[in-house]
Amino acid sequence: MFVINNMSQKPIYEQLVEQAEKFILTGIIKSGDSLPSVRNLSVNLSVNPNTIQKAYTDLANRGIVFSVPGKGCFVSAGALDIIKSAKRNQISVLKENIKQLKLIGIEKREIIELTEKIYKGESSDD
Amino acid sequence: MFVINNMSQKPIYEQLVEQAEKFILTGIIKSGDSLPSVRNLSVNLSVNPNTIQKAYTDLANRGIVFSVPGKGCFVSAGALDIIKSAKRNQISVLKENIKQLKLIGIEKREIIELTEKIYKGESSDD
Amino acid sequence: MFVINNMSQKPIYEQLVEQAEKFILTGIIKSGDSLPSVRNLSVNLSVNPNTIQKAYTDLANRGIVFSVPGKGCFVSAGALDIIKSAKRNQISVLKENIKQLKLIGIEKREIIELTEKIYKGESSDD
Amino acid sequence: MFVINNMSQKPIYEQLVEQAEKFILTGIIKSGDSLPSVRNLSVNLSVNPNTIQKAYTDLANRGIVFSVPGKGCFVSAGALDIIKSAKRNQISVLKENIKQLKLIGIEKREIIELTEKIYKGESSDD
DNA sequence: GTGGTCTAGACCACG
DNA sequence: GTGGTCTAGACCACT
Repeated sequence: MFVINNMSQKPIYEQLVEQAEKFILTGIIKSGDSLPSVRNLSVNLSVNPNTIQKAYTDLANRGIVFSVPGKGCFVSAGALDIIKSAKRNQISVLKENIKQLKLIGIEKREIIELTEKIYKGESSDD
Repeated sequence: MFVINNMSQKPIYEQLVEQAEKFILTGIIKSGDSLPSVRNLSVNLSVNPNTIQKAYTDLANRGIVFSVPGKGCFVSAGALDIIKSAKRNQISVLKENIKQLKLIGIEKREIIELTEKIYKGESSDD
Repeated sequence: MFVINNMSQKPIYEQLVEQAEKFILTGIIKSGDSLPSVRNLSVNLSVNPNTIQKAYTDLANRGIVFSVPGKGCFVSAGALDIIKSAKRNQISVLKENIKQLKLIGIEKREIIELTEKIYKGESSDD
Repeated sequence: MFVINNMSQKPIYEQLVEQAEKFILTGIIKSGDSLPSVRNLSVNLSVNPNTIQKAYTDLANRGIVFSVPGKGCFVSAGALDIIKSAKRNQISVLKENIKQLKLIGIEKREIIELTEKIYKGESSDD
């Protein structure tokens, strides 16, 4: 389920957090479902347990998961909403992004076409 | 001219590089123009000279400026083109961005409207 | 492994870069191998960590190595090719060099003999 | 006669020294001839007089020219020999150069052909 | 432990 | 005055 890219610039724990969010967002994991155990995931990904722990802690701090000692780590009820509202600020990133593209002479048309394409097609996973 | 934001997550030297690029992109600084001297900028921004130096070195490594010891740091002839082609990959960033917004339920319409707005209005600086 | 010459005119970080390239070129270090840690090398050579860092950053900027924060600095897959193509321009340096030698009256024969010698013998390190 | 390249990495005074040497080596300037006056050259090249002075001092220190206060700067009798013997160490540079070319896989043949070409043809000025 | 960024202060070569 | 290199020592994020 989880995959990590050691060559990536992104810290591993961040890759894990983002993937968890994506899984929840796309419905692959639902409220109440459990996440893989730290030990288990640690072995499967050949990643230091601390790193997994950090990712889980991060998700827990934001209320997306809650961990029950001795049992595991579960997706909370409001997880989906929390993630969605957290990602709202992506819009300002998009804004900055588009501004830059305008600056280097990218046509408005190109951006709109790209948008249309993404919303139409079933965008394949990266 | 240059402004730095100490609260930003972005390293200072990176902020400087991006601003220099923006100035060149918008024509505020042109080929042949000189950038502020390392020391001068250092005191104006209350930033260590080494940090300024790093920014300038970065720009020089990419061929955007060339620095002449004892004289100063100047915008190279092909600066504009270099920056533009370097920023081309921003499109893939945009793509990823839009995918995420789609995922959290943002309407296509919203994105297109935002695009229209940016391309119409003279977007004020953030 | 690495050695620095404090009397040399060449900056230390440049000496390090060149040695790293040489090690990769001669196969002493291969793709995927890790370079010595910044701190480790720093103490071994009695050189400031920043200086080592600069050398590594330089190599990273050119795609010869990639550094993973918290893990180390590794030789990239295409390192060998990058170095080779970068050194191609050495030919024009050679050209200028030979021109000068011609000017001061060095015989063509001498240069050819030198070339033969280098290509035959396993040239010992300087 | 003298030309300087402001974009060059080489310091101006060094460019001047090298050109003077070249002029003497090729017989354009001979022993006893006078070099342009500091003031004169300074104006013609739009270069700081200090920079010209530094070049001349450098040549004088090496016995290639001698300056007569109030009269000018003249090429000494042994100038040619001094320059030639000074450039002898170019051979070790050449050696290092060829070693590197061997390392990146350049054929011996290529180097020899280049040498032949330079020694045969009247190499045009760079 | 690792790399990355920054500060403070120094020295050098160049113009 | 300019840029370039280096040292010393600090702090941060990541594993």
